[in-house]
Amino acid sequence: MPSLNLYDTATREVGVFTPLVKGEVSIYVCGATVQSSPHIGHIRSAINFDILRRWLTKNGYTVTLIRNVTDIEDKVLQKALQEKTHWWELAMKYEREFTAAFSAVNVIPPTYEPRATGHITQMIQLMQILIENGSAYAPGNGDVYIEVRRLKHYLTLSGQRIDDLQPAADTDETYKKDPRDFALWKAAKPGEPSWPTPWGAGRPGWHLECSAMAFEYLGESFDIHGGGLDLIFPHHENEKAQSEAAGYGFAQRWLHNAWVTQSGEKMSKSLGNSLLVEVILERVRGIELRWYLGSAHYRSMLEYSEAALDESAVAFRRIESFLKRATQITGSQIEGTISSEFEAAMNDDLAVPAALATISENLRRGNQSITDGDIPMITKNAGEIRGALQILGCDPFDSHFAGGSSSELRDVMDGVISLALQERASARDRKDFLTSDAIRDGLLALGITIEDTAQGPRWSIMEKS
RNA sequence: GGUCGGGUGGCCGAGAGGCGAGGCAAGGGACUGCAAAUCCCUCUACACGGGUUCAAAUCCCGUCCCGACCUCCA
Repeated sequence: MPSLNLYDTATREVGVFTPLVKGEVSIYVCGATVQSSPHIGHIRSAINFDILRRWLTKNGYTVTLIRNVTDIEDKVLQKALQEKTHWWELAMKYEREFTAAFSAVNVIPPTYEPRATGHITQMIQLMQILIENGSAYAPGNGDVYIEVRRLKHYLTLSGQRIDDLQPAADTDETYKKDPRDFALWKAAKPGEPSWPTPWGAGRPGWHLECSAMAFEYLGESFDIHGGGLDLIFPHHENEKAQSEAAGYGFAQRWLHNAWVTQSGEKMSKSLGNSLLVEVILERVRGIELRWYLGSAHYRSMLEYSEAALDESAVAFRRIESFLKRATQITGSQIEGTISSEFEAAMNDDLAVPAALATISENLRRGNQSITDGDIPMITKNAGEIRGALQILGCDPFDSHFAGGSSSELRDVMDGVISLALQERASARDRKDFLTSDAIRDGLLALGITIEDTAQGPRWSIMEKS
């Protein structure tokens, strides 16, 4: 097959992706800081990387995907104080919410999901290496810092120069050699959780965990490091600095997803314009939310609006409806296949918008084939659509989305509705349209849509909107 | 101040020197008792000013506007 091309934030170019180990791909994605409920931006990030993972898997790679949970961090402690709860209780609560949100949009769980607090030992080992080789220092107050001026390749991801950085306003220069030095480890303050280290009791700085956990599960070097655009600096820059200073090759390629915006502005916890997943899921189904969030290119901003979400959901239902009809007509389960157009689009830096154009084409041809009664063409187009939806994680036949009414209940409903449709048919035969329309309207009031197709009337339950 | 994105038709949204992505909406048509669904047709855009080129939405220079990051963030 033609090879997969991917963008790399470090070079800002799209290039051929070649994994370190043939047939295997190792990915580290920065997951959630579990300090508040997930919004659709978080979910978008997970969906983008899930699509990458599914595409790699489809192409025969064995994928190891590590997505961390940051369960100890300043904000977690702050929020716990506000909510008058234990920090670990708070972290667990939100971790569960994230897990539920990921599941609602059919994100395959990572191969492993390490928590920062479970990897203190690995962090201490990493600090040991960095202090021994002179990249880091412990000034004696319990903190441990990286000395950024001693790093050879600092800031190569974001393309900045140390001297151009605005030093943090709140930086404490009592112990730092340079205001831009960043903390690997933070000394314990009274009342805060802490773990013992050779340099004093404390807790991890934000960046150290990812370096330590990436090394633990993926080794010195791995293929892809992902996360949101806002993590490039400082988080990824600092992770890279630490790991490289320890002598590791670290990430070979960096992928960053863009945001979900509102009125052009990034959705974020601090701006208070977050759209919580649970709220959106009252408006559309999980599969529709996924379709919407996955439809933009991962490096493009996705400007949220209710109208766009609704439009997207309607478009998805059209596709879904075609697949269901195709299954009924062909009388067999549709097998997902990959068209060469879809493959080309996905191989071009996961060009989902171009891939969606191929689905539109399949849909148009498929519907035409239903009108023509051309079973082989129905099967071909439905197969290519289903194959594409499987990669996008939006396969309506995926058992993950099945839920709801049991097939037994559905059979009963089918029987009952068929009775009503028989009444309607005989009314229509008598040209008693008053009665036939009353039956259709009655069913509609119950949320059941009737469509008269060439193959006879067809009923479906209206999706919530 | 430094760094990085972006501005495309009524709307959304790709593309990145030539061969008009796609979707939605709108209008017209086919089908239909009506409706729904479906199909066909129509609508030709790249912030502004220069430049390079046989050819620019795409490359270069300048300007305007929007957003992001600069140690909390997906």
